[in-house]
Amino acid sequence: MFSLLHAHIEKRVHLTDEDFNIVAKYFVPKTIKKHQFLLNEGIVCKHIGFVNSGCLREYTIDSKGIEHIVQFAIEDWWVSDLHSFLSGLPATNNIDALQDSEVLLLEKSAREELLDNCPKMERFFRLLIEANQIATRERITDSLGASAEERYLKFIKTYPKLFELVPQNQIASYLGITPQSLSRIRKELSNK
Amino acid sequence: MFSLLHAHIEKRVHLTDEDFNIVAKYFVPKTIKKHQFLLNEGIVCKHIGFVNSGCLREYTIDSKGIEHIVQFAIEDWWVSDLHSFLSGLPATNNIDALQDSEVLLLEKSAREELLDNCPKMERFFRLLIEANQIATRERITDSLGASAEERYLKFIKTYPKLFELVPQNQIASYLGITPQSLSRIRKELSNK
DNA sequence: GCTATGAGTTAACATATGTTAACTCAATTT
DNA sequence: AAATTGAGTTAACATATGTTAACTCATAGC
Repeated sequence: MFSLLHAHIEKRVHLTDEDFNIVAKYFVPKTIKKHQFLLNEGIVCKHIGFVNSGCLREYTIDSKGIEHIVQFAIEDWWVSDLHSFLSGLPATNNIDALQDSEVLLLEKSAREELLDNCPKMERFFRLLIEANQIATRERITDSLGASAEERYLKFIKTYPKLFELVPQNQIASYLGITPQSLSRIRKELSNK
Repeated sequence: MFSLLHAHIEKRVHLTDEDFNIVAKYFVPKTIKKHQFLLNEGIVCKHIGFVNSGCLREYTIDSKGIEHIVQFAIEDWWVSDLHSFLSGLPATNNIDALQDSEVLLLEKSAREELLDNCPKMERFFRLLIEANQIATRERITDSLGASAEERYLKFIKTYPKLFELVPQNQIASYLGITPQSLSRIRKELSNK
């Protein structure tokens, strides 16, 4: 149940088994069936979730009613509406499961206690979010300078597992294009 | 020289004057004249810089040779190629000054020492990058769901000071459009 | 004082992506 | 088995933004 999380944390900071037993107590397992929601916009996001298995997506709905996927999350990733979680404001994003999933939830005050009592976890979260920030920045760079076709090819290369797992219309949404455009791009690529 | 930095850190964690005197020793002031570079792509980014005054920009050059501004930095902001700084790989971004600027540089090993010796600074940097991550995420959301016009209006509202300070062609680059397109958008807005 | 340079504007035309709608196909439901 | 649903494709047409090029204007250098 917690072995993936242990290994995940261990990649960044070393915890003794004893340390980790304390850490693990702060997490609450939850299963989410396909199409079920972990978060709805308008609700304050009270947890961050470590994904043990399955696949979830975080998405917004824009002024025209169109969904845009901000982030996928498969095993070994975290999921939440970070803005809502940190600010305590209502979420603007939704999170639901694309597959039956299992997550380990860390509640806000539990995390704060953990951060106060365990400097290694303070460091862990700093390192985690630094890595996240780098990935997010790179996505900005791509959205500024790369065509939809380039972004699609990069997605396949960067996230081969998601490419296998996730329907194309969801990938299109993540890339910021319509499913029809992605279909056209795939056709053009197959003609090359 | 260090009063802005002190106030900046104090917004997130409390440091005694004694604490801060130690912290301040790790920073090295540097002035950068307009058009001078703080970082060139291909070079490993060895510092992060806290901006005391002036204005800098971090930008990439894409495969067509077009510049894209990843980030502006005015006083009270930080500037670096975070990916290069954290990974030790050559920078893919450039940083130069749009105005005569003064920055306080924190070298990588100096930061590590600071993080090891001062848990408050570990926390400070976690909080800083969390706030950064939220802003970066919001920019992704906008690039997925908002038109160039909407992004421009939001830029003005979010960064009124940058809007005053920075030439329009630079704002266009930040928004991911050409200066001509921004000029057209401004004309359409003035006709409304 | 003249010239060169850079920022900004405008307009004609080009292109990538969006929109609408029709269709196929496989999977699920009845 | 028939009907329904959702993912994916295709095509005609629409639109936002890019491209090229010419022009104005203010500023900085010579």
